[in-house]
Formats: sequence, structure tokens, C-alpha cells
Amino acid sequence: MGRRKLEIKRIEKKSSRQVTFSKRRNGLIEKARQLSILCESSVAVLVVSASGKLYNFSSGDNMSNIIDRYGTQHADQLKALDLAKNFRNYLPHKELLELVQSNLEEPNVGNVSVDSLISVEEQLETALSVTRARKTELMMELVKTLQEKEKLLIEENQVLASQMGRNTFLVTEEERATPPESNSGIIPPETLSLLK
Amino acid sequence: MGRRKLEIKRIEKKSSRQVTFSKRRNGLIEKARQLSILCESSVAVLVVSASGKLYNFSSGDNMSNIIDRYGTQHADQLKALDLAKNFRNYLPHKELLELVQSNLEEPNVGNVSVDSLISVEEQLETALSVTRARKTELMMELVKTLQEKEKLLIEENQVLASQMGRNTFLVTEEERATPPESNSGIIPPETLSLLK
DNA sequence: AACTATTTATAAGA
DNA sequence: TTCTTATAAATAGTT
Repeated sequence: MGRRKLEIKRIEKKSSRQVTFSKRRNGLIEKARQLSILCESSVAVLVVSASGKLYNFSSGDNMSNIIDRYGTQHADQLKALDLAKNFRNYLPHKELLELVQSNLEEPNVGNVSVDSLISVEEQLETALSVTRARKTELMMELVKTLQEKEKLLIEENQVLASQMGRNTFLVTEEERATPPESNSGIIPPETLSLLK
Repeated sequence: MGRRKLEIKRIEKKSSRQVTFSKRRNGLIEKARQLSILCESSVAVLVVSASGKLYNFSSGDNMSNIIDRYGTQHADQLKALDLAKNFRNYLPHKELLELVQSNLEEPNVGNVSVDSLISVEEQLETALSVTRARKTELMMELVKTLQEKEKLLIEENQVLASQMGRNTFLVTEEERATPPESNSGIIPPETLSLLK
């Protein structure tokens, strides 16, 4: 659709290629927008130019959710992205609770009920996953803070002791020899690595 | 481009909407393919119909790479990915993996497969639950140990300081006033209760 | 699924 | 780049 019929193969002339890229990219995104609105669907378009620049568009739903939908059908390929979704735009907990409530109150019939329950299940699993991640994050922060505090106290202790010119300690030399960032022997090394 | 000009708004008639969805979806994907070839770029299109069915297309590069490219430009979402990795590293027990493997390798038919998958699901959930509990237990133990150590060090410091007959500290009085079993202000009370 | 009257997109030119 | 315009291509409504 232009002055001449254009063969679908790489446009050799660089300037033409760039102009066409810009025009057709806009055209593609406009078509995506229209499809989304006309047919109440969600559409995502990602374009990476030859120079590596990314152009993206989404309509009907946000990009993350649309990519997630892809991810759930290609779990093995996209586990990382799939998990990352947990931190994106899902329902706030309050809305989630209301959703569960409404589903428990009106046990619908047939597929409608099953479909909505599948959706609720997915939302709940996401919320659970987010909560778990946050929990671990907070615990790790707490551990780190305590370890730093310990290190500071040990330094203070050593200064005080040296100022007194003697070696009387409540904490034994053996304990002191353990660097504060060590794991106190409670957690096996292979497990500790998982926590980090 | 049709018999009449079409306003870009939801098509009310269901049959028309479905036909248009199919036509325009194909059109969009064809445009994506052309753009990719003409301008040597990578293009991904994801379409989710109102009924939730996913249609996807990619050209120039595979879908995962294109989505990755999107991810790299949204750092806040990728940060979460790092955290998510912590959880992926929990290897289920060897036997469990073998069990899953055998179930994936022989896609049985009918209820037999469903029944065995239900069994596998239950076993996996149990293993997951045990692993999570153990992780939290270990982290809580580590925190407790660190807090006790801190308490001991503070006491030692106080003894040393009083023996020296003066009040020179590296840790401020304010910090010292915080009881070692407190939660350092990092975790809000309502969240802390969830961790226990 | 085809058809086809129209609209829309766009290639080349300015 | 942006606009113009001749033409190709897509597609809405029909069969």
C-alpha cells in the first residue's frame, strides 16, 4: 500500500529502512490498540530495532500481566519472568479478600464458577508468594543488621580491653575468633547459601 | 477499510466481534512479521482474547529474548527477579524429582493420569511446606543467636567500661538502650507476627 | 469461507 | 523529519 508494491524482504537502503521502520512500527501499534478496543482483548507489542532500542505497547491489560499469561503457558522457558510477576500489578490484598469473600458467598454454577475460582486461586497464590518473599527479605535484613551491630560491639569491646591493658572477657576467645559475618554453625553451609 | 467506516469502540454484536478478532489478529501478526523482515528487527505480539486464550507471535528473535529485553528496561521488576531466585533454589528431594520426571515422561490418559498427578501435587506441596518451615526455623534460630550474642557483648562492654571508671563508648547510649530482643525497627509489628 | 466495496496504511516523492 | 498523494493492502459487511 504505497506508490509501489513492496516485496517483503530486508530494505537495503538504510534511510528507507529507518523511515519504514518508524511508520510501520506506529502502524502496528495502532492496529494493536484497535484490536484491543474493538474486541475487548489484551494486546502487547514489543519491537526491538536493529540497533537494540525497544519499543513496547500494551492495551487492555498491562504489559506485565500479558507477559505473565505467556509465561504460564511456557513455564519452563520463562520461570524467571513468571516469578517476577509476583511483584507486579496484582490485586491489592484488600481487593483479593473481597474477591474470595464474594466467591465463597455465591457458589455459582458450571464453568463460570470454576473459571472464577481458577482466577481466585492464581491471585491467592500470587499474594502468598509475595508475602513469603517479603517475609524472607525482612528476616534477611534483620540478620544483617544484627551482624553489623555485633561487629561494632566486638570492635568496641576490643578497644575497651586494650585501653585497660588486660585480657578479661565475658565472651571467650574462641567465640571472639568467629567473624561476625559467619553463620554461628547453626545453618549448614548448603542451606545458608539458599537463604542469601 | 471495509464496507463502512468502523468506529474504534467495542463491537457490540458478538459474532461480528469474534470474526473481527480473528481477522485483525491475523492482520496484526502479518504486519509484525513484515516489519521484522523489512527492517531487520525483532517483533513480538501477544494477544489475549476476552475468553483468556493466548495467541502469540515472534519474529527476528525468540519470544523469551524479546521479553527479556523488555525486562532489562524495567529494573524495578527485575530486582524482584533476584529475590525470586532465592526461592527457585530450593531443590526438592531427589526422589521427588524422579517422581515428577516419570510423570512428565509418560503422559497417561484419562483419570489415571489425573489421579497420579493429584498424588504428586500433594507430595510436592508437603515437601515444599516442610522446606519452608525449616527455612524459617533456621532463620529464626540465627536471629535468636545473634540477639543473645549481642546481649552478651553489651554486658561485657558495660563491665569493661565500669572497670575503667568512665563512659567512653563506640556504640551510643541510645543504641545501647535498645533491648537486644527488640526487632531493631526493621520489621513492622504486624509483619513480625506473621514470621513467628 | 469467499467476496468486494471501501477504508486505511504506507512507499515514494517533495 | 513531516506532509502529500498515488497506490497497495486490509477488512466490514455481505453472500
